[in-house]
Amino acid sequence: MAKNLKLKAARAGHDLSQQQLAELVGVSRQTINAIEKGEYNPTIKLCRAICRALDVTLNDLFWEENEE
Amino acid sequence: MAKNLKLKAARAGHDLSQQQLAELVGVSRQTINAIEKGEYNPTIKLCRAICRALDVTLNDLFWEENEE
DNA sequence: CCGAAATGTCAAGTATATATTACAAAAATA
DNA sequence: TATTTTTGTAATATATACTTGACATTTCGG
Repeated sequence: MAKNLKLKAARAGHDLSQQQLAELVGVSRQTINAIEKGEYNPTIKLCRAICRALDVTLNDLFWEENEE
Repeated sequence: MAKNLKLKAARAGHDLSQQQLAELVGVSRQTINAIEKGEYNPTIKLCRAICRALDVTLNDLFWEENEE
């Protein structure tokens, strides 16, 4: 999987550390880290929680127009 | 989790059975069934594959503007 | 009505998302 | 520079997404 730089950027835009975002959405810091690094494949529920915390939608952070 | 009626509708709109959609996205029929029934929480990767197969985006099928 | 296709559902197994603990390295800040 | 905060990463453990196989029920075309 590819790095999620959009997530990283949106988080930075809200001035949140991985730790703080993790607390907001109720997962561990390592989980946020792994998602940003593209090391895994979160569930839709977690994606939604992240998007709500950052005031964006799924398409903003998790959709690529052209991907295989 | 709530039933995913938008998915059911989009699938119907493409005249695909659960089985056919499952084959298109590479999962079992039971998995598609469970997602439509709201019995679990698919991964973002599977959500993307489903959206591509049905020519819609994540927001179309997996985003709710106002949710808990 | 009859048969086939589609859907719902259950049980047992496998793969993987996520947690926890811990430590090192990098980046920010005093 | 010294100190703190943030990030990267690894190992072990647990919860759950997903599979396979099987059967019952519903839906739909002949």
